[in-house]
Amino acid sequence: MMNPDQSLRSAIQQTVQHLYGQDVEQLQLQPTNAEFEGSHTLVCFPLTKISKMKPEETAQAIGDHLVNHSGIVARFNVVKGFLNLVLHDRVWVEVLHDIAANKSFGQLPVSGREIMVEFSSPNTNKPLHLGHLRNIFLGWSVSELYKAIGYTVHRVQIINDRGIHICKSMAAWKLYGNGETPGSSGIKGDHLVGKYYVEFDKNYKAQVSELTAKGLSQEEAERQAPIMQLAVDMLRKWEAKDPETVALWSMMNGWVYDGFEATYRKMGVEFDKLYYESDTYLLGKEEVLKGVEAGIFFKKEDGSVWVDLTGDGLDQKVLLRADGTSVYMTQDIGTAILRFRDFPKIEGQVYTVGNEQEYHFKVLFLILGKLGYAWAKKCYHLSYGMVDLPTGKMKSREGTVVDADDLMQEMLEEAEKQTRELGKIEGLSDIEARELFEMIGLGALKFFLLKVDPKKRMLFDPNESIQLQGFTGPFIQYTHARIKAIQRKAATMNIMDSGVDFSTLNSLEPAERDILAVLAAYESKVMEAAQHYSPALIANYAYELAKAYNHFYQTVPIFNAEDPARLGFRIALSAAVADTIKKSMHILGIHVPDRM
RNA sequence: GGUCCGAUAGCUCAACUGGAUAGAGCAGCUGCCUUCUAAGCAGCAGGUUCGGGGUUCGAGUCCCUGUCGGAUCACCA
Repeated sequence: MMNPDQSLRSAIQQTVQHLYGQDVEQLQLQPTNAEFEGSHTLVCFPLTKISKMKPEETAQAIGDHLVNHSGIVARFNVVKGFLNLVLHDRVWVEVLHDIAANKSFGQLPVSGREIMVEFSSPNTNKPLHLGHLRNIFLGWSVSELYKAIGYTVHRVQIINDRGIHICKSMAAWKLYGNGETPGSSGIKGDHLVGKYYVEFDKNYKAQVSELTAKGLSQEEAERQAPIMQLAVDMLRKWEAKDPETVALWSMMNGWVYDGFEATYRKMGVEFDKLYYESDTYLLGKEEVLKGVEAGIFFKKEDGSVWVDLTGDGLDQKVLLRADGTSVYMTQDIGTAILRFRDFPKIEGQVYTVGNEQEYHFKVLFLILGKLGYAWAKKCYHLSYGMVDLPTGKMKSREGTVVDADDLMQEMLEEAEKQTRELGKIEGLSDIEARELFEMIGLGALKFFLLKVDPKKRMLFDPNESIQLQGFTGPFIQYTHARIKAIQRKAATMNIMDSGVDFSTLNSLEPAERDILAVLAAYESKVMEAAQHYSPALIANYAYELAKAYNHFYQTVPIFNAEDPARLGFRIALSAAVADTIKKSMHILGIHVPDRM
């Protein structure tokens, strides 16, 4: 009975079969609008074809039969073709009973299926920013969703540690760094390397304009700028495994990794395995060459290798340059194949990457399919929209990039400020207080970024993100903390000690029914969210649940319940809400406090 | 130019994949702390769902068309 929808569905199917002699697969059952009485509404228009009656008459007939024979429908009302059904209160009591008895409510049984989720995957030349935050929270949450529906999940990222971008930072550091290190400067490693990336850009620009002033063309000047030549030279040396260059590269990459690691720790995010492009691009190259032999790809006169996708409505795409070096696509081919070798049991991969790369992934999956990998069909590009600022797009050149570390710090400080103002840290130790600020600040940030449909471009307004009231993470955390207070009080009164039996209860408050209807929908919501790769559905669900509970909290004084069964029911109901809030927030990667 | 995505209240977002009078939060205005936490609750106000056609019992949702915004179509990653 955990899910009254199911029971109702089959009751309606039996009814339709009995009345009209036909089986109906697709029933349109939806939540009843708040203005009418009932919890479930059957849309009867589609049934008129087999009932051969008007919608109202069909609804009336089905309603009558359900009341007399289903055992779960108490009464009904008909509005136009809509049949609004009211379930017996004992049905709802049973629903709570089942949820309370089921420790793993919301967690589907382990299926033995495995999947890999890639997210974050930053370049190693600058620190993480707001865009990465959406990516990371999304990827994390989607992997939690997969876990919730019974998958074993492998979280990975690809580190873009190879290429000209890192060489730029290296060149600038070599020229202007004076041996500066994270240790000597006190600057976090990723930020330090980012500083030299900016330094590169500054000097590069200066040199280019100096050269164009001397009469060189823009293109020529860009090529001849000494600092660029140094960077290009370093890339060449790196590929030739020049020891000095490789040493500098590992040192600076190491700084960045340490910096990222600190940021991930603060976020509560970790990975099962990291892949490095410097390790996978050679495999990609091999695979491409095999593809040439097999006649899947072709070589042009200059020696470059191409794939022809005109048959798929796309263009020709280069896979290896004339000099034999690999491109972005080549690396991704290698990485994908390597991953399926490392984890033979995974059935597919989810790539959490911005929607500007939709074309790239379309091509990648096509190529993998052409190479004969059946799993190519199970690769999915979890594409998400850009995060805009009120001033428009983030641009590093204009210094409008919102740094991830800074932002998290600000959220934390705001959480602290507001918590102190509300006088909510009484009785907390310093450590507890700090944990609370982190939970709230980070919770607000994660929730803010996850509540929007991933596919959509979204606006990040700093003033709004910092809000802790309304449709926010802290609102939901607060609801959880409230219930915990109720439970503490109940514990001191020994209410639940003997395991109260509330099954005899046969009348409920409307607010209690409303909560149960939301609770009962949790598992199907999780499945839906997983299917759509959309944590936003869970965020909306958690909000709805918290709202339903707060309404109850404010209209029904829990401890005023006259008889023990009713009191026990309300405590159990509260506990089930707290538990479900905790679980859904866990899917979003958000912790909930016991007091705030 | 081709392809793809988007446009819903002043602002930020929902709307169970075609269902009822399109819902929330923020901002604005009214009330409610002597009962379990007011980071809350109740209420008011706010809409030509970008425009125009079509499909049907029924369209924010599907089709056609136009307008506006964005992404992409690199031997960059």
